[in-house]
Amino acid sequence: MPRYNPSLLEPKWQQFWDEHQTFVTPNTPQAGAQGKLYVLDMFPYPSGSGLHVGHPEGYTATDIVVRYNRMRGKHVLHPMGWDAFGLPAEEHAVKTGTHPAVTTKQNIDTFRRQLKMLGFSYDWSRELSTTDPGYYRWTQWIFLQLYDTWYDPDYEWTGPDGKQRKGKGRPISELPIPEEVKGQGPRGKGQGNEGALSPQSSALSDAVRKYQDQHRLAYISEAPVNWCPGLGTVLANEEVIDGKSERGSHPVVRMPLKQWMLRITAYADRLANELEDLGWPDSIKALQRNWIGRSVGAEVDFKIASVRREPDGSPVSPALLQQGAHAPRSPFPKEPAPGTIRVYTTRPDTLFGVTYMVLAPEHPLVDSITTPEQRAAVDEYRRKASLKSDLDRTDLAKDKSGVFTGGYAINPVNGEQVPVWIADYVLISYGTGAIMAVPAHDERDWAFAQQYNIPIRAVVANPADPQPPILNSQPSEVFTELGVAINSGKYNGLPTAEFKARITADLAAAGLGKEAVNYRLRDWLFSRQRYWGEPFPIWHELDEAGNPTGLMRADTAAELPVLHPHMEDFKPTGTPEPMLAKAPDTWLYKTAADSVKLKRETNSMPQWAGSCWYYLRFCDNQNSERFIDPALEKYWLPVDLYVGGAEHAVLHLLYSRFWHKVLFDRGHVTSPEPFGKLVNQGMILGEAELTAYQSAEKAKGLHPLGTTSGFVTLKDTIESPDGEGRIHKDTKEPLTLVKLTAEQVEKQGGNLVLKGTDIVVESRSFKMSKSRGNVINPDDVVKEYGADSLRLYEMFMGPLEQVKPWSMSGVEGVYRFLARTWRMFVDERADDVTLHPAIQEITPTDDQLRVLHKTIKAVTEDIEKLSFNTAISRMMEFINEFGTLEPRPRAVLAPFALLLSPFAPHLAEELWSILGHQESLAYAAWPTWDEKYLIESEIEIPVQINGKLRAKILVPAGADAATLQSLAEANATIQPQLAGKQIVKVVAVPGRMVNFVVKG
RNA sequence: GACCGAGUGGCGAAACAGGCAGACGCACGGGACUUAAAAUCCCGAGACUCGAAAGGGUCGUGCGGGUUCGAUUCCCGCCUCGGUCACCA
Repeated sequence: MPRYNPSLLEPKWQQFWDEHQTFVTPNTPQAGAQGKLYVLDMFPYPSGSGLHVGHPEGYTATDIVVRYNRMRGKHVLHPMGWDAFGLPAEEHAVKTGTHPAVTTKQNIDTFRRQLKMLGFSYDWSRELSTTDPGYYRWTQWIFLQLYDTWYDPDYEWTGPDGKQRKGKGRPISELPIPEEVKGQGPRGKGQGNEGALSPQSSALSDAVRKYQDQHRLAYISEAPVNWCPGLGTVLANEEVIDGKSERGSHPVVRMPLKQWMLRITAYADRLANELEDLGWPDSIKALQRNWIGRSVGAEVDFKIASVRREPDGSPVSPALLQQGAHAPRSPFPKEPAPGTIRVYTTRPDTLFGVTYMVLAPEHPLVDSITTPEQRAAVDEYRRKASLKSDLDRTDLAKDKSGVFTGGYAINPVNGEQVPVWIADYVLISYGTGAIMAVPAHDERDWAFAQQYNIPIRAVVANPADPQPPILNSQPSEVFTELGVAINSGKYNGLPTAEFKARITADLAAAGLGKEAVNYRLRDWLFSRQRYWGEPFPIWHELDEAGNPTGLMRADTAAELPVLHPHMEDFKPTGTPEPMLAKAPDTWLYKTAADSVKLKRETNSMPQWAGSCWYYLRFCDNQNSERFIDPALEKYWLPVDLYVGGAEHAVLHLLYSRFWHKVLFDRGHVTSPEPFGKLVNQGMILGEAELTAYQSAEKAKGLHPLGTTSGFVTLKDTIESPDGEGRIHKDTKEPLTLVKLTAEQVEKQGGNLVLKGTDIVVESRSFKMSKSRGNVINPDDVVKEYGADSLRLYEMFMGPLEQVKPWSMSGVEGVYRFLARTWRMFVDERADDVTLHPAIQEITPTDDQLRVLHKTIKAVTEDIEKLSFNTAISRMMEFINEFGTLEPRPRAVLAPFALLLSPFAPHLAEELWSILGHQESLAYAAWPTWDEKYLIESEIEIPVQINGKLRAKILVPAGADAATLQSLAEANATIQPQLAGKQIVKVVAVPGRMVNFVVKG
């Protein structure tokens, strides 16, 4: 009684593949290989809860692609590994004392078991985990590369890809040292900076070393950061969602702290521009470009007024710009002169409309500009602002706040004195931390000016406005579009774009401003205060008293990896002090050969670090000499197909590209980009839920089906104002949700209704979540239907990129298809697994060959397009054709087993062996189709009258337009309909259709 | 608010160099097999409507326009849902 039994079949083949090392890929291509193909899944974080059905979606897609390509002769690299550092294992350690490494190993074992259970054809010999010392040794090494690199924006060069570029990451030893720095101070006490990457720095003075430190791609800065007391660590901006931590939703506060930063902004332009040629979805490219947020504008200096003069309508100071036109002044200084507020604006054309200025509360000039009368108010505002988390700031968005400093600054274009305020709607971290406010042409400034009764002056006229603007009038609404200049002196009448260019040039000539570029992207906050991350390979020099001198030394490459210290207690310190500061002294301190005392860096790297370069290590995961053999990098990179969730659109994908470009600039990799083609799989939602809405009042004590009273049809409900649930359209009464089962509803007209009523109910799917209880566990699905069914269903649900709801009965459907396939090949009534007697060595008919070749063609082309759902449909059609046919030509069935194999590999292998093959089909030749079998002698085409379908006719496949027309005219249904009508036009497209355009 | 994506039967979807809307699957209905059920096999099916039936008709791809012999597909304007970013000067 050999029925289709995946629970016997699947483990058998998984074991076979393991034992025969079927998918182990040597780095040298097999004889006759058709080129390389590197297909990669975004590697998972091995969480304690195991695999989610979302994981196998992308993994099955890539597995199909690689199995198909192996059969086409490609040399395929398809590895899997673990992004295993991170907070959950450490949180668990805090609670239980279990070392994070132990938890991590258990979780990895679960994930590996689950992935093997699904029959993915990974080369497991290349498995790696970011937590392996043999791996993070090289993560630390790459960090040292970043530490040893400065970015030269003007350097022109041609990379190994043959492209010319401007801007390059160069060794810190090549950083030009300004004379004034060179001349500063004696040589430092530090003799030997052991950093092998820049050994020459040992002979450098402290001043030079500090200058270098300021220019490295990895640097320490003291800046306000997102401190999360709940997690005991700081978080990157990207890890903070609505003022709470992305993980765990703990509150986050801002405080200044010394932190490692990576200078990703230096690469902002290249990261944005080089997106161009990538085979990525446009939406992801757009997301990255938005994230980088490049803007071009101007920096302008406003001198702080030393004496306040009451405005009487005339300029109170000479307009500097006018002077400048006559006498060229010194060039725009690199740093603003003392007593000068430098602002960044993208609208220098609105300079004549400035009616106040705003400094960020943290701006260094606030202290000096604040007048004694305003001091108390300003200090209070700054204190409050410093305590505000981002959430509070966002809440304030509706209601702008700020305080007048009492100081004034002079507008360089017209000499006017304008009041200087502080307000937290201006961020210290963007531009110069100060703005010129033009309320007439900026939404935020408009709101602020309204709030504090600050004058508003229009300087841009809307060209679409039929009313000519009245000079100096208070505008009634904000106008932020481009237009034509008014109230702007000699610039009046200029269109915005032209004005911008002119005034930027004029300001530059006068030394008052210059063009400037800014990015929304900030430098990457790269340190965390936790245990379970890569330790930094950095030492801090200490003075005699044991205090840090501010100078650092790097470990040499030979000293890597820097291992974690042994610790018993994983509790965070509860303060911003990193928990590694509690490490034993033997780990924390050492004395250098030159007898300088050193203390180890106690921060650790963020989780993103390890995932930034794992795709490189897979090519050469055992190499103990280098992070990757250059020849292997050249051979395998870039990744040809990268599949993962869209949630990594900006973070992981931007960070990896950044690291890759640094490695590229430093000559360690030859490809400028890591990932060629990128595909994001869509989220899988929970099973659709049926909901009826019941009037809360009347609902009491009533069973959903016991009565219809109180139920409200869907059309009479609207979403409640708070977004939670629904209310009655008319009475506004809140309604109770009643969950229904499929048996309780029926279809009626175009709706689903409560059985026996006309009450329309709602059918919707929701994100899978523990709280909703709609999570599907792959283990359960495999137990019941087998891995092949799970794989097939995940692909059959719909297009890969699309969001789609889970449906257990859908799994049942593909299971039935696999069982029918089984019965097509196997005689279920025999005692043993034997080929079905209906399968015979007979010559297939032309029709049978056409079905086969059509199927081969469709499946092949659909796999190439990653259109797996339609490929499966075509195979189902094949089964519908041949499933119960007797006799069944073996020559038609055998290729079908191969077509099925990328999708349902276990079943296909079994069928292949039943067909008499001894070897795995993993490397069997993929079937090919022959166009000659596809030709049909007769085709059916539609006949339309005035574009409406009236009949279908059978015509010879090659019939020309005239033949089509006469055949159509002769048709029994068409003929009477054309009789007595005037035929205005006939459209006959050979092979497609005929359309008669008639009158009368 | 900005950007991106999507709206097609009861449900998941398919078809778009413009040419038979709804392939394939689920759920559903009918039949065969069976003592019975499950499994399996065969058949049916967008909605409305005319007809005893065979077979017709009308309407149908979120809504309103447009281009075209012909629009799910192209253009313009909206609506709804989902995702992402949200004071970036």
